[in-house]
Amino acid sequence: MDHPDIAEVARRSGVPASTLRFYEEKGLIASTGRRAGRRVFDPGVLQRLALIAMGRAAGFSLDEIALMFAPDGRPRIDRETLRAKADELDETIRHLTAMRDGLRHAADCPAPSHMECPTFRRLLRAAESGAMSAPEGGLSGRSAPAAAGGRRAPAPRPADG
Amino acid sequence: MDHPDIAEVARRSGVPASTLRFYEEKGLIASTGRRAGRRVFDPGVLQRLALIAMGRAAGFSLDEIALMFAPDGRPRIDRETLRAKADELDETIRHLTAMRDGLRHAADCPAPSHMECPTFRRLLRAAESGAMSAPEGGLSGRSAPAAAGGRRAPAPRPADG
DNA sequence: CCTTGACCTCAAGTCGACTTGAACTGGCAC
DNA sequence: GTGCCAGTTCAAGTCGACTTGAGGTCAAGG
Repeated sequence: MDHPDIAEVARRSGVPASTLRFYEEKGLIASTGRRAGRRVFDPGVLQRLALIAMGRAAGFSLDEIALMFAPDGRPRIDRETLRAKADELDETIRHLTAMRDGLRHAADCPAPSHMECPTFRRLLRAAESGAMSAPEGGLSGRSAPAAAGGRRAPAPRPADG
Repeated sequence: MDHPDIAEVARRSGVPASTLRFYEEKGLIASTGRRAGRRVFDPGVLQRLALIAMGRAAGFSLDEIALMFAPDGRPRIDRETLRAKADELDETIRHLTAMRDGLRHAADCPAPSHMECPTFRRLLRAAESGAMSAPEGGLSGRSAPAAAGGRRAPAPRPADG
């Protein structure tokens, strides 16, 4: 199969055919032509899909990923971009780690109510101050999209006052 | 101001008035009544909003958060739920950490093209195998919703073959 | 008295990444 | 030769968390 059809690509990559069509429409991948009206792909599309999957996993949007391919189709990934994304991930990891530790403590805390646990309250302040937003991506739970606007909250000392 | 109006709550909490109305409609918060047709809140709504912010930061959906309040309005958070979410965050953190390390290595890798860097290629395999999805929440970049379906990709050894 | 401005309601729009549905085509088996 | 299946196109729907817009109300101020 040196010229897989959409079903073959879907099978090998694990990416649904509908998504492959969508990606093609977006310019993220390309079919080499049609055979009896059906898309024919180059085997290289598999590597490209892997690259796209990696980009998504790293937190890049499809539009950002599209910019990482030269017009000729070869990946051309700016090292600075990678560093910047790594830094972003660092931030995210920091927040999530703090949140995880707080959750775990609260889960084991002997205080009768969470509101009486100092750690929980500290966590509460961190969250309300807008230092975080909403993590997740679909790794375990089914999701929780995100902030679309970029609000972030000024929060001049809400509760407890 | 022991009975703040919506503007006051918005100011103190950093949550836009539109969001407060939305949260009220969703049953996440409640106003104590109306004064000249306008919402009047109890000061306790601020703590409640903090709780909601924390829940969001921990990756809970608004619907999940809604379940964490007893009908009488008091928070009643199951410790098991917290533990489960902490475990989820652990997973997420693990993935993001691997991705971050890979990105950073790739950024500093002396290989002329990323495709020639073994670490980058390893990263690629990890991503394509569907071990990840799409992280982020709005912490630095402006977003990247997530996988809603729960696809995850079988991926029987895509590229490189 | 009339404007202003903050608030109200309700419906619809937004964002990103896809999925789904309807209507159609083309090749193969029977 | 016809029935099916797998593919095609294009438009529209989905999901979550909000935002935005239109049109209306109301108390205060000039």
